[in-house]
Amino acid sequence: MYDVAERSGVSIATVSRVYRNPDSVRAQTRERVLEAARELGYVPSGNARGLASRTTGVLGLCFPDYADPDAEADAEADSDADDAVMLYSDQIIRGMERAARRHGYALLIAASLEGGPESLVAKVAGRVDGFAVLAQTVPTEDLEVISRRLPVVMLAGPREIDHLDHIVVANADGERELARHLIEDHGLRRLAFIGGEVESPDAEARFRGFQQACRDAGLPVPDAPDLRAEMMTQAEGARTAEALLDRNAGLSDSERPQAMLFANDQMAVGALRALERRGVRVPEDIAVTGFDGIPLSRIVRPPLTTVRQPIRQLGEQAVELLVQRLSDRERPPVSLMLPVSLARRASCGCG
Amino acid sequence: MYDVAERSGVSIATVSRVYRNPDSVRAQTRERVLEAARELGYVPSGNARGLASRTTGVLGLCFPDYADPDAEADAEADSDADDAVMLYSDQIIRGMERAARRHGYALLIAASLEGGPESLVAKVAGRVDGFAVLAQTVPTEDLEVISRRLPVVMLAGPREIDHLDHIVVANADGERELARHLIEDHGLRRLAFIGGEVESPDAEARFRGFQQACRDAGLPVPDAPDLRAEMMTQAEGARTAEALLDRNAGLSDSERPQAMLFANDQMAVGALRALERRGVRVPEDIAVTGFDGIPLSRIVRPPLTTVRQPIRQLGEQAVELLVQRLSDRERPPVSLMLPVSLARRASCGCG
DNA sequence: ATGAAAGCGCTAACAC
DNA sequence: GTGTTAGCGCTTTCAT
Repeated sequence: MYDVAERSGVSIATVSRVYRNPDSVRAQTRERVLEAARELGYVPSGNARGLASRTTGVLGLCFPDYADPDAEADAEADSDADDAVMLYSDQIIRGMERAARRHGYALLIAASLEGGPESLVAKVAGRVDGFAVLAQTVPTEDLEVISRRLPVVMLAGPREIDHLDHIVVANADGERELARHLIEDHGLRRLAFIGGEVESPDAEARFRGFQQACRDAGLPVPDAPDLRAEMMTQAEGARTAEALLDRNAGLSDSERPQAMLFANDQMAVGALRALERRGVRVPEDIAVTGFDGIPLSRIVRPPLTTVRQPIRQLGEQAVELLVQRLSDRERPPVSLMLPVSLARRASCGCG
Repeated sequence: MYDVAERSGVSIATVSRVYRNPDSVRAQTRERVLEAARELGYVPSGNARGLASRTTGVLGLCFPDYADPDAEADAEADSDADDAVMLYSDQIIRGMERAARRHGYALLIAASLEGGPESLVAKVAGRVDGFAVLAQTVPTEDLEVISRRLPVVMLAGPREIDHLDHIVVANADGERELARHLIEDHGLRRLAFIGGEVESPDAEARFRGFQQACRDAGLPVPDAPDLRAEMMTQAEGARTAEALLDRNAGLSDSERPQAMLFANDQMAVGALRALERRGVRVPEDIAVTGFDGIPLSRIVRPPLTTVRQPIRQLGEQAVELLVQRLSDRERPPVSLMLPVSLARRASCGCG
């Protein structure tokens, strides 16, 4: 910048103005500066600018490194599938990027990776004006500290820190509607719910929706999932499906569960495969459902009945909240709940 | 940082060390500093750090804002499709993010947006250690200037600036293989190629591959596409398909083209729809092929025979090149060509 | 309309 | 092991 100033015979202040506020500089002077900049290959330092102006024009996103090994394997085996499998995080990124662009921000993304005091978040946090965090990505204590300095919005998780904005999807409502569909529309009465990790607030909320549906229908209300998976992966889905089958081996047809409701799609997909191996037909012998609406859910046979999450919107709303808060730090924290929708497909007997 | 230093009774240099090189500080001192930092809600400024150390730990990606309006419409009409439609850019982002993470970098992404002297690239360029640009996203002159200061890799385009690293996919090879397949395996001899914009190097390279296949097979070699679309969108694909139909209306069956090869999938998909409306059966009456291997190509009926691009790898390789160049500015510019693969599906008569 | 000068928060030599 | 001290390249009053 000093070089540009010297070369064009002005002060660095003027060079600065040319970029920040072009109209405040005489056209002729401006041209001279721009010309010099071009000749010198001048690229303004975002760092210096950020340091001096205390803003970056960048919003951030931290998401977990989580990748289902089975999904990866699918992609390996069928290169065709690779293209189609859009991850949760991909969609959030897309949503955030679009919204950020509308507001003139760029997006900095980083998946969690362990580290010392110099963790992932710290890195991101130091380079953005505000950021979104996917639940279970960042230690709460880190967030606690960081959120004192800049806006943070929590995505798809419980509000771990009460002064943060956060956005969740209607997990309970979705599962309730799903179960209602099975009960009322398909006349099923014996439903098995396969939950996830106890610490997964999403999975727990879905179970509560399931309970609610049972209650609404006058069916017995379980006080815990029939089974819990450790990881919510395809492998665990397959394992739990088989466990359930084994457990019910001795029962008569009129006692056996008529449906397995999994806490997410990954598990349901794994279950579908396990059931096929065991020769159990879906949906004739038993209905299977998931939750999330991942692309894979449409591709498997039979296509999986599930609850679709508005993931793109999650990203878009995150940006809106960040932008709002950036302009008004005092606004009380908000908590958005995004609606979900039922995707009725063949695995429950529809279509 | 000064506050942290004061509160923990050390100098700012020590605070800095705690974060940058923890082992160079006595454990006890370190704890004291960390404690103070926690209490004060200290978040190191990436800007200041970047300014002082002259590196950011961030790599960038600039991609075009391009979104096929028809694809958007699809997503609107069938919310189910939305999830599945993964964009070119999404996959590159994914590839780059993964690779960047492996090397300890975060990723800054931004889609092109018009602006004054303060353009998109400038913003990104000033905040990263190096970045990748998708072809046709950034004015060549801007790149020219910026690439003098930091590593830039050009993606999927011609090497507009000869000292830049760049990566392309094997467009010509792919189209040649595709045409060879139609000619040899399906015995077709009258092929029509529908090209794209003249300025699209990809489309042109594909046409050259087509020519080569004709030459190889001893068929007449056209010196220009049978038709050119302006935009390479679904709408244009539909329009050109109908134009071709009309043009050939007077021909006998033995003169009419037996296949339409489109320069990309979007157009081919649009064509599929137009042909269906006209009552022309695919592949019975005519074969149709695309190029790219977008997810939609699998979903349409009949599934589209196409050439799959290794888009994720494009992103991964981009990061590798950037990292390499960051460690050796003198390395001569490299030019990678990534191999493509044929996806034989129903629209050409396979499967 | 333009210039001068004071930081912005940190890193990296170099002393101690 | 820890402190001192220069900047890093810009923005931003305040003058002129």
